Amino acid sequence: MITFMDSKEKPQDTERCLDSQLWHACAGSMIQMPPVNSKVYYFPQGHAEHAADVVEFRDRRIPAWVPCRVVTVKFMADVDTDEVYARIRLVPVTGSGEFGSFEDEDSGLNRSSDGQVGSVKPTSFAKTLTQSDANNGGGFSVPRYCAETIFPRLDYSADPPVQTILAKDVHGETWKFRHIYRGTPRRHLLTTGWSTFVNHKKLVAGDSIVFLRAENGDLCVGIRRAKRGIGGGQETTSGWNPGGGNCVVPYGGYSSFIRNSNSGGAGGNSMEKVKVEPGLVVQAVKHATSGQAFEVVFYPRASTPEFCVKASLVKNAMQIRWSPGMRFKMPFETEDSSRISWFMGTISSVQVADPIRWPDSPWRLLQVTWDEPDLLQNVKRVNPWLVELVSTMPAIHMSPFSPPRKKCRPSQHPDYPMESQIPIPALCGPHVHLFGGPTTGPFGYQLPENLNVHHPASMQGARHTRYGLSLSDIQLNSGFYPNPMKHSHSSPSVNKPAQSEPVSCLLSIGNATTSSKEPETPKASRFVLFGQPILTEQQISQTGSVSGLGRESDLNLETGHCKVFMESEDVGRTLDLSLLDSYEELCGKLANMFKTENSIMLNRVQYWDATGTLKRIGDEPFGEFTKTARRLTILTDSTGDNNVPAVDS
Amino acid sequence: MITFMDSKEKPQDTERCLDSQLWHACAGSMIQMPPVNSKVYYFPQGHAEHAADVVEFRDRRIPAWVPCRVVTVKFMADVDTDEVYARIRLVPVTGSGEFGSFEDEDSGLNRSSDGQVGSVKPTSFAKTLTQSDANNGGGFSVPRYCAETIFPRLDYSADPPVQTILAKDVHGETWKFRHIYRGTPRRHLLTTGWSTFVNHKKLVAGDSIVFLRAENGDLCVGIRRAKRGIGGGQETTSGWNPGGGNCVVPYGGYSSFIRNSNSGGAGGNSMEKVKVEPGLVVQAVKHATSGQAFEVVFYPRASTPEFCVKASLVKNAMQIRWSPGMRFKMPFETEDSSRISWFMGTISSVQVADPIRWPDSPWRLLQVTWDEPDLLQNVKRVNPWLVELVSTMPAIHMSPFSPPRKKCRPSQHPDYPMESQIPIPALCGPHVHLFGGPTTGPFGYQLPENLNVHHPASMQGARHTRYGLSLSDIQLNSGFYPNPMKHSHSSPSVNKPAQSEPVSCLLSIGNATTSSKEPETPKASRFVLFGQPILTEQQISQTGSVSGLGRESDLNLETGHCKVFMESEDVGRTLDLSLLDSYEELCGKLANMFKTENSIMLNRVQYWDATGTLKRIGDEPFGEFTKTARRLTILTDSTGDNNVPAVDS
DNA sequence: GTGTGGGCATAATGCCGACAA
DNA sequence: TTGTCGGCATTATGCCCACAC
Repeated sequence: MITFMDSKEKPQDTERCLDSQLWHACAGSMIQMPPVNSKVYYFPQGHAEHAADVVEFRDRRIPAWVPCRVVTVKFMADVDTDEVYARIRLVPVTGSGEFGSFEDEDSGLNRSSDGQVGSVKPTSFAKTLTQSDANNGGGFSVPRYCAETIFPRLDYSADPPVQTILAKDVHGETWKFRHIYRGTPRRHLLTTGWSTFVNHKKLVAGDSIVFLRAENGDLCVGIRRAKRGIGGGQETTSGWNPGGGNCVVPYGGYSSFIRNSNSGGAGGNSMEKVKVEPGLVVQAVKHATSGQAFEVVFYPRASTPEFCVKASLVKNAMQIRWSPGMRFKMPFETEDSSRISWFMGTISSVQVADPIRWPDSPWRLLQVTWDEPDLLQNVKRVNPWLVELVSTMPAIHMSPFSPPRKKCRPSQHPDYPMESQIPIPALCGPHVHLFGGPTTGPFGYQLPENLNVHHPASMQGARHTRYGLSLSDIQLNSGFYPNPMKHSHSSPSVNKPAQSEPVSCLLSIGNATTSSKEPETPKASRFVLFGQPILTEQQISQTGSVSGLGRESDLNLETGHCKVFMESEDVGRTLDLSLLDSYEELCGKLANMFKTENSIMLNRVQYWDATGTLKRIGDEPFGEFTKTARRLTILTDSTGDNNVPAVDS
Repeated sequence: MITFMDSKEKPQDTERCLDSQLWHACAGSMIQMPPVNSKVYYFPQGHAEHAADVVEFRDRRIPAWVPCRVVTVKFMADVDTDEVYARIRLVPVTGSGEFGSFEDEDSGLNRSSDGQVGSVKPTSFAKTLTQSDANNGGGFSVPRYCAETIFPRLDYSADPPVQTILAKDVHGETWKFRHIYRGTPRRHLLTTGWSTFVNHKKLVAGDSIVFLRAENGDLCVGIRRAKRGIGGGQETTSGWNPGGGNCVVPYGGYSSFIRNSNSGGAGGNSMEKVKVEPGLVVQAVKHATSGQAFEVVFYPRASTPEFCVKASLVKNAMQIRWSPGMRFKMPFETEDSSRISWFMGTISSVQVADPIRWPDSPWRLLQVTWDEPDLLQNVKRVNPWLVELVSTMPAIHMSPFSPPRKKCRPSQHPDYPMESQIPIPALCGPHVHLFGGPTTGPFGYQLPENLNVHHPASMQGARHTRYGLSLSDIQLNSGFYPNPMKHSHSSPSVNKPAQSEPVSCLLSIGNATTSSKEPETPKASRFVLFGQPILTEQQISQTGSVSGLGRESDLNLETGHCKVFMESEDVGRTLDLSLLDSYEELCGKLANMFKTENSIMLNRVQYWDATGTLKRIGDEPFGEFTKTARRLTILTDSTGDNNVPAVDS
């Protein structure tokens, strides 16, 4: 037996489960584990992608999905690397009678897997280690926000204020740090104990540390290792796509340690554990198809999507009649995995990914093109339940930047000229639903026929790729993305699609008010993006919610508002734009900062209408520039005009 | 596909092969790799034992052996641990026509796998690290022999004599050490660079370091990690023995780092790489049986016997008509893996190990009992080609200590009273030779019927164990073995079997002459073992060769000589017996020394006949006491009387 | 607000002969 | 011959402030 744990308990499986909140803090905000007892669809295809190597199934008839009930979810962490993973025990839900009820149950509920309904996000804070933090200098510069909201209260009356803080890691081991508030200007530091921690965990600059205050008050500490570059890294081909094999996706491996994990058995290493063994996948599928309970291991930081997906999510997604041309957005973790970015895209075709083995599978059903193709060039196929349609929202897709006619005529899309009206290959033929016939299957979708489908050049040869959940997985070596509008911000209308309306935005940068002090009045100098091609239609996300700060409704959005999208799990380095007044200056500044930074927070983003009047909405939002895209995701409602009442901050 | 490398080249398999001499120095003197192009038998059973976990074969019909030709042998080393392993590429030799020639070829040749015929053993030296060597003190005490024969010549005219030595490790990485000759009294030391090496390689006291002077003059350095104790370690059951499962053999794992390697995929770690993945075994067998070339990985320091065995060896072994009662000796590596010890045993039964799956397999065909059962209690079944018969040598087995009648009536053996004349189970039934019928199979052996077989108590329940090649694998925690003859060396004849003749031996200990200086005249005081039960029949090995010093014929052995068996790869700590003159004193001395030593060299062993006259044979042989057995293996020819001409040293 | 570098106190490392086994 | 110990020189660590950005 190939180390597969079946229903018999293995006595030595005494690994400890860790606090689910710490686990989630380490896993990242993208990860939502299915609750115990909830219904999920288990996708063998996705499980196979999650494996360390290509999985070869012996059986020819493997269902594309297996409806299951979650028996247990164990939150685990790798003993060596602290890498978090989950052990999910599933029991297949069999019988056609149960099937309908299976689909209907549990939709809409939003419990997390620790059983809490709508529990408050615990106070956690992540920081990417700087050179100084990771150096042998031995100190850690604690961002004020972290020290004041996560760490135990410090008695500032002492001189200097010092305390010893204890933090439990994922294994329950306690680490002791000296927390001191000193220096001019005053700042929070961890000194004694820090370098021991860094050495023991083998942290380097770029890795992230997560501090979390658990509900019982305990301070916890987790780590998220940076995804090192792809140079010399492993190449992974899909195997399950008959036409595939030479389309390579860099995934987050620790390439500096990578060596061959071929037949030697000497391959693989302790730093490279974000994959499961192929044999386990085969075994899991065997059990799943024979109705036996089984266990899967899921590494949330592996660059493959979850393969145990909440049933309601899948069901809802498959009730949509997906068709090419549809506009959607999809969340990704930012490269430094501290925040989430939404990317806009268009469905180019709807076809099963592997029509030979899984002709009825919704897995990676959607072939997409991105508004920012450079960044997501390796993400070609996505799961329907991971995207959020935006084009079908009536009030939204009528924005002046995306006239409705474009939805129906995607071939006019400026990025995709009328070159490729290729008929859909025959692969998209009849569906075989293994669990009941086509009418009783859980998914009501039908593959479209005779559609105008975009076939980007890269689709030739039916190549297939994995896709990642994190930007750093997708394009690790992307530099500062060549700016298509470097030329002439003095002639803003040049090279602009006719239907793109000018958009202006003021980024007024001041002091963040996460500090307990009263914020200073921002030096509200203006940086005008007006007319810059960066705000072409493709670069403007058109809807979204402002996470962490409140809901749309709280922000008193009005017609014509532009707002900078933001997601703030922690606070990165701030770029003060107050002294800038040209786009070139901004670019130079950013390029310089991005030598050391992965992302930059634009604090106190403010909104500006076309008249140039300052308007501020909400309380201390953060804008975000990502290194790779130099992208400013703009959320806007879409009635067309930018004339909004001037509101000063 | 489960990471199995088939005939297609994997482009990223760019792992470097290392110098075969360094590889062999690290692998230990027991390991003899089959030469390229030679014929071997591949034993799936043995390969399965070599796996990290129990291997479950899907096929019901797996041949017990597959004749193969060695295509390539790559000498590799683990990137993390420096553990050496070999990648052996085999191509099955199929076709019954070829079969006869396969058997007949290549027997008798003794080429090593690097293609050299009878190449001189390269100068290498192994030392087990002391506490001081491994401590952070930062220095390494270089044994004089090593410094003078392995290291580059040191200029003694300088004061102090210093040089920088460069040593390449198994990966070709060069390490720099400062070699100095200083202190009072003068000694060789490695200082600067040593602690870096120790830290980087994570060496601890008990690990061994191997220095080797390659043929091109380069100095090389390898490591052999100590087999840490069994406490908390993994238990491994055989799986392939239907009745087995609860007989546990400690094998050399780094138990202090061990964790579960169950379904999580998070198990296993970089320090625990002396096993191959079960899936690879399955794949290898699949290829082997379908006639395709395949590759196996062999870890010489794993505690399982080689499963690619030189064809001539197997063939020769299987031409012997094995039967219970036969006496044999078998080599094992000493606990500190610096030398080889031969152990004596008796075949208790001849029966296939797994009659269900491999009814015709010679693998572990011999069930044995040992003269020193305490030490080898877990070694119950051995491969015929690994033992050397001693009872069939006519002049030998007639020794006064082993009268010939005992061979035929082993039940009279003092250790095995007439308790267990159990008939052989039906398992030993007809053989199925998959490769040709019973008459065309490569092995002419027949399983014996109706024999008087010893069934030691431990055999009840048909338990099965692995066996190890190294003493430390077999009984890691054995202390100083209780001495059966502690009582009365003043009454030498007490408790002695009637047929045991007194044997005397003088151990005359002086200065070893590995130094370049002229050896001092040994203080040849005498230690008389005469009449001690330590020399009962079971404790006397009866034949053998003196490795490293010359062959039997070179030693001018004469009738009645006793000689102390020895094998010296390096020089351990010396016990000066010159001041001892009682057995008790020796025992006390040994017990004391064994608190820190694993084995003790008895330098300048000399031979003594029954008259008490000194006789010295050969040039500076070394005697050996092993910690666990307090055993003095005595080789003797066996015409019965000990009256030999007195020859002084 | 926080990253980085230099100064400096302190701790760890590692080289040494002295002993002893 | 070589393992271990205490002494002591040298190096490394890590805490601190000053000064950016």
